[in-house]
Amino acid sequence: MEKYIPIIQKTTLFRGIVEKDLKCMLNCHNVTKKVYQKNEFIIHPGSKIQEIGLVVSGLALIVNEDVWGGRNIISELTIGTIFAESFACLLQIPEWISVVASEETTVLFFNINNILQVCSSFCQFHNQLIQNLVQTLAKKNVLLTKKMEYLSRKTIRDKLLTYLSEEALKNGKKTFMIPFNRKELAEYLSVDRSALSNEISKLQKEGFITSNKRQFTINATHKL
Amino acid sequence: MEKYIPIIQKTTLFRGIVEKDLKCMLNCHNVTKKVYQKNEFIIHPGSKIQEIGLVVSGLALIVNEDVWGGRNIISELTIGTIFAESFACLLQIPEWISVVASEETTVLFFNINNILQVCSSFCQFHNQLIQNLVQTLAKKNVLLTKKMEYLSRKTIRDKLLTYLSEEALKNGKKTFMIPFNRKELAEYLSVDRSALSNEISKLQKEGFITSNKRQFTINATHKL
DNA sequence: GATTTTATGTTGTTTTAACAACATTTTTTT
DNA sequence: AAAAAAATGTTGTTAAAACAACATAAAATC
Repeated sequence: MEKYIPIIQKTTLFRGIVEKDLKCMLNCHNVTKKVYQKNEFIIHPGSKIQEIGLVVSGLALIVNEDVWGGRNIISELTIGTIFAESFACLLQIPEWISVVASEETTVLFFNINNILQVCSSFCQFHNQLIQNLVQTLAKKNVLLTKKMEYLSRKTIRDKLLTYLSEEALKNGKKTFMIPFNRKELAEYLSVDRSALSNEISKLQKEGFITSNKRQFTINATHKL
Repeated sequence: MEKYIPIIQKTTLFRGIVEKDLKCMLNCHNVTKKVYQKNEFIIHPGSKIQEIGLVVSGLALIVNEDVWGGRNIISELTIGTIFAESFACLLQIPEWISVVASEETTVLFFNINNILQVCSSFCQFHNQLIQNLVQTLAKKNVLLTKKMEYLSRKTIRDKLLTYLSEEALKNGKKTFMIPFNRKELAEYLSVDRSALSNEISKLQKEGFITSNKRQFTINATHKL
C-alpha cells in the first residue's frame, strides 16, 4: 500500500498530511484496495456508500444512466483522482450514477467515518483532513455554480460574454488568457465549435472583444 | 439573539443541535448580528470572508456582476436561508459575486473556524456541526451536478428527457410527480415555457411519455 | 524542411428554439 | 356563482444554433 503514498499526497483530500500520518492510516486497516477488470462496475447506481475512492492505476468513468439504457460519460477518472466524495458524505449513490472501469483499474477506498469522526485525542491530522474535505467540496461547488451561470444563458453570445466577463474579473485585467483552446471552450460551454468561432468573429467585428487564440481583451466601454 | 434559535435550528447547518449548545454558542460571542438597509452590500465581490451567513429577517439577493456593470440574480435568500458557506470554506468571495439586501435585512454570521477547528475536548456538538456542514456542501454539489446534466444538453427534448429519466429513477417508478409547474420547469431547464409545452405535446404524440400536469409516465419500451 | 495532424475560421443549409400572440382550461379571488 | 387571474397548450414567425463541408493556419511528427 505504501507505494501509493506519492499519489495519495498529491490529492486535494490528503494535501499537507505528513507521511507519518499517512502510513499510520494505511496500516490501521482504514483503507481498502480493490482491482477491477475492464467494464466492471466500481459503484452501482442507488447503492449505499461510505468510502471515498481514489484511482491509483488505470482509468474509470463516471457514467449517467437513463431509463432507456443509454449511457453518458460525465467525467473521466484518471490516476490520482478522488471520486464519490459527495456521495460518501451523503452515504448514498444516486439511482442514475455509476462508476465503471474503462480498463483494468486499481482503486483505494477511504472510509468517510474515519475522516469525519473526530477522535477523542485532539489531533492535527484529523483537523487537516476535515479542512481538506470541506475545501474540496466547496471548491467543486463554486466551479459548478460558475459553470451553471454560462450554461443557463440561452445564446452562445451570452454564454461566451458571461464566461469572458468572469475570467476578466477573476484575473483583475481586461486582457487575459483562457485555459482552453476553441474545441475545449466549446465543450465547456456546451455549444458547437464552429458556431463558437463564428460568434467570436462577430463580437470582434462589433468591437466588444479582441481575441487572438487563447488571449482575449474585453472592451468594457463598448456597452452591451 | 436567543429569539432566533427556532430559525437557526431549522437550517441544514444546525439541524440536530440541542438548544443548550446553541445558546452556549450564541453567548460565547461566536456569532455576530448585523442589520442592512435596502440595497446595501452584505458581501462585496472579491473580499475575504470567514463567516457563514444566515438571513433571520428581510430578503437578500445573490447577484452576479459583469464587467459591463450588468447584474444578474443568481438566487433569493429568504428567512432561514444560510449563504456563503462554500465561500467561507475557501475564505474568499469570487470577484463576480455579491450579496445585496433587497429590503431591510438582518443577518447572523457564524465564523467558519468555530465550526471547523475541533476543540481539544471531544464534543458531540462539534462533530454534528462538521457532519452537517459537509452534508450541506455535498447535497448542493449533487444538485448542481444533476442540473448540469440537463443544461448541457443541446435540445429541449434532450434536456427534458434527461430530467424525466432521472426523476423516474429517483422515484423508482415509471409514473411519478414532478415538483414544478410548467413555468418553473421551463425556468429550471433554462428554456422557453411555450417551447417546453410544445415539446411535451410532441413527446406524447410520439409515444415516449404520458403527461398530465405534474404527473408524468415514461414509456421505457418506446426506445429513443 | 517536408509531411501530417490538429486547430481555427468561414460559409451555406437545415434544424431547433425563442418569441409573440392567442385559445382554453384551471385555480383563485371576490 | 361570477369574475379575475394564473397556468397550460397551440400556432406561426423570426432568430439562432447545429451541422456539414471546406479553407487556412499552426503545431507536431518524421
